[in-house]
Amino acid sequence: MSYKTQIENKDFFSRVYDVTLLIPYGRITSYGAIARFLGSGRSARMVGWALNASHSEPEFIPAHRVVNRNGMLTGKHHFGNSTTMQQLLENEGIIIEEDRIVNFAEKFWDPLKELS
DNA sequence: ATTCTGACAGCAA
DNA sequence: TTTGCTGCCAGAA
Repeated sequence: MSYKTQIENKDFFSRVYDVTLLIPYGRITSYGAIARFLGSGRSARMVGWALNASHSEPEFIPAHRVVNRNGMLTGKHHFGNSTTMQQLLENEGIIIEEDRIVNFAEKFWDPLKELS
C-alpha cells in the first residue's frame, strides 16, 4: 500500500501532517505542492492553517520545511521566535537571504514526484 | 446552520 | 516589477 493510499482516509489536517513528516531532512516543499498531492490543489491556504495548528500536536511536525511557492518563509512568525524557522532551515543546510530560500530549486522536494 | 478567517496561488493591471 | 483582487475550502466561532 502506498503512502498516498494510507493517508487518503484521514482528515485534512492529519493528511497534511503525514506528508510534512515525509519531507526529508535538508529538503523543503511548498504549501501548494502538499495541497496538490492531497488531491486538493486549491487548498494551499488550508495547508498553512494545518501547520499553524501542528504546534499543538503531540508529535513534532517539521513545519519549517514548508514555504510558499517562491521559497519565502511566510510562516516564520508562527514559530516561537521570528528567527526560529530560518535557524532550523539553516541547520539543515538551507541557504536563506532576506526571508527567501536561495537554493530553493535545488532543495525542493515534490511529494507528487517523490511519493507513489 | 451561518459567518469568518487565513503560514496560498494565480492572474490582471 | 509590484500591487491588488479573486477563488478557495476546512475549521473555528
